[in-house]
Amino acid sequence: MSKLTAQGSSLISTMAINDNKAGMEGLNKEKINQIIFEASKGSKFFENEQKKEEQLNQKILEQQILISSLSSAMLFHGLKEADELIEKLKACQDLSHTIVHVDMDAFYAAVEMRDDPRLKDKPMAVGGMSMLSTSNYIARKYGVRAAMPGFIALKLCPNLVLVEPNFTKYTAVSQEIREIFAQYDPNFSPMSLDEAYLDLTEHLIYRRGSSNLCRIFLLRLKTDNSSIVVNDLECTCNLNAVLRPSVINLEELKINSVSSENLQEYLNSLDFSNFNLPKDCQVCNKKLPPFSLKLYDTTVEDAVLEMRNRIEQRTFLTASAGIAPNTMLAKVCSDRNKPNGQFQIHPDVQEIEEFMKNLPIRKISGIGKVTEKLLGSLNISLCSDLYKQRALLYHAFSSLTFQYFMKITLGMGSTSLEKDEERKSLSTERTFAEISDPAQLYEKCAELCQHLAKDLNEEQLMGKTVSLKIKTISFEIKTRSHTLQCYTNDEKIIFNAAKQLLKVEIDSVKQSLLRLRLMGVRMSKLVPQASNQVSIVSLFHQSNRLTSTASRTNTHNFNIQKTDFDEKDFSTSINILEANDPVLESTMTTRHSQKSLFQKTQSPQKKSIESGMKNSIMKFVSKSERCSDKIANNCYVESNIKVENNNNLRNLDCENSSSTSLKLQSNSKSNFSNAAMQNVSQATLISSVESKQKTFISCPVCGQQKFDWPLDQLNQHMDLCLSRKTIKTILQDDKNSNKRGAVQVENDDSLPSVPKRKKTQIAVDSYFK
DNA sequence: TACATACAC
DNA sequence: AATGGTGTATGTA
Repeated sequence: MSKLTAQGSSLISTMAINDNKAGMEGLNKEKINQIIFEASKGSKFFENEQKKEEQLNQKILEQQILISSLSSAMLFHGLKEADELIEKLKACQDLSHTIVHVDMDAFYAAVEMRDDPRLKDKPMAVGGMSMLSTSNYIARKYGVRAAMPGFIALKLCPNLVLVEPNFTKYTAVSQEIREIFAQYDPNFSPMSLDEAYLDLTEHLIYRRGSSNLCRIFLLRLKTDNSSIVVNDLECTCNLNAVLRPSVINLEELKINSVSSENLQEYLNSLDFSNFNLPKDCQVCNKKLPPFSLKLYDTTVEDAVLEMRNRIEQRTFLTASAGIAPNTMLAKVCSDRNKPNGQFQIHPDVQEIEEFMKNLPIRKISGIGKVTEKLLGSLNISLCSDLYKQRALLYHAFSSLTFQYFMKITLGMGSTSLEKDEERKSLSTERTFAEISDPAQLYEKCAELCQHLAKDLNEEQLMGKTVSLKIKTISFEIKTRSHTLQCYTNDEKIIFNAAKQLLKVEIDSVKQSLLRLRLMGVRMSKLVPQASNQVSIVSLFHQSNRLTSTASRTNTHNFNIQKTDFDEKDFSTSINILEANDPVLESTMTTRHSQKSLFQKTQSPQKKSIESGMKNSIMKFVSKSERCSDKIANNCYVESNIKVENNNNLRNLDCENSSSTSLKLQSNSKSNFSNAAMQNVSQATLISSVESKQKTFISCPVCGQQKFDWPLDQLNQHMDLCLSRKTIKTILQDDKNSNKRGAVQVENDDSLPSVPKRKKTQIAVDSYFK
């Protein structure tokens, strides 16, 4: 392995090919690594990789030192802690879910091969000279794989055909497979265009009670065993959409008279030329292809096989799937029989344990090349080794990472598919031929900011923290960030911040040039632009002791003064606000009931507003909590100063150019939420100060007061306060009930369920009616 | 809050 | 000649 060159450089372990990916088994790794090495050595990229490798080796060394310093007592302690954790984890192991991970085989490459049969028997990859997205299985035999630059791939495989990516096409195919996913789990969780997690638990219950007819699907007859051969004259529409309904409705089918055991045999014996079926597709008018009928069982295996077959019938592409009690295992399983296969781990502790025993840690999602090497230095390469070395791991890693490792050895993972949370950041970055001229660097920065602002506007988002990312021509990456005083998605404000961050970097390399190969800008701390004023008003309205001076200080040009609202008539104030919100306005006119109003206010953005508000509130509260009894007054003064300062900073941040202040005015809504938070914070603080003796925090949402509230309790309480149920209750009960304490936990099951996260719009056809 | 690192796709 | 872009999580200071 330690092949040395004349230059004294050697292969970099983290750069070497790994046989981790499917289709990479049994190839000449030695030779491949040598070619990669020869093609890379001496480049700036390679030098940077070497530097990173050295850093990693240093880290390993430090880790070794730490470990050798552990006394046996400490090791024993680590063992004890590990075993206790393991017991706890085992106690809450949940094997009741059936999670499936579906992954299209060599997706982009497969799409290109499908659409250009000339590629079918050739090694090919999707991407360009600098980077490949994916390769087909023929190319993988040569070591050509995703994330490899095209020019190196060509050295490995001179006959490699490179195909430019066509994302529009991949997105369209993705839409098709997602329609199928949705029929098995409407809440499926897509991870990318080509893969998704599904929770089949519910589906399987329905499935067991379903009639055989629901589980019969059409398969095109294959001449070839590997892939569907498409005849130019034949219809390539979704057979199970255009023809299946007619077939299933056939009088002659009479499957009820056939026993389940003999049904498949019976289906095979049917001759559809005798039946009254259309000869041509109603959609494309082409001839319908010959087909067979396949009956799928009620088991998971058959459910997943059915799904995969339907994907293939629809897209002419194959998928692989993994079935297991949690996402971590399902993901590993989907890789096991790739391509075009599936694998199941049954919900059985023994079986899971057996499976994990010989599983390389690198197969686990979340363990990459660095962690693999780090663990390798502790003689850990299999998942069972994580258990063997648990005493060491306890000391060598953070508590979170340690827990993660212990979960892995036990074969545990997430048993529910996370809800699509609001995005946390949005960014754009570009690699380019070296730029070192400051004017050109600023120009590039401006371009990126324009791009980012456009994206933010399209997503109806505003953010507070602007980050600049730069990569020098020697591949060193730096990020610099600045948090603004107000949320924005204004191009000029973003550029002003990014520009200053860039200036510092340009200035920091005195007497020489900042030579870059990449620049990027990112916006984080995001809030929805169509600010949900119901929630914000509820904050003002309900927050007690909100002084009118405090309200007016920061609202700028917002057209409604919060103090104008009649405290008693909460629903009225909401309506007024809504009528002033262009987004909500349109729904106001068509609104017939409280329900529709409610649904509107529960837009997907709602959640993040809540969490955004809560974060801001909590941040403040935690700050005020830190003020002890004695310095409560000082705290108040400091807070005033801080607000003043913020105003100054805001000017600095936002008034970068002559046109900006004007822009800001038209954008005043954006300031509102921020100003709102400050006011609320101030109000909360005032009440806190007025109480003099203790940190007296009143919930800014419901106004309920608590003495010395522990933060997590307040946090929890605010979750409830900000929840839709509560808001609905306020809407309904506002007039007759004035007691603040009424806003509490409720379990009104009659309420409509929370709309699920916004998923790709999918027409779910009536499967299992 | 700022920054770096690791990771997935 | 040539090694991506987007987003999340986590550790550290």
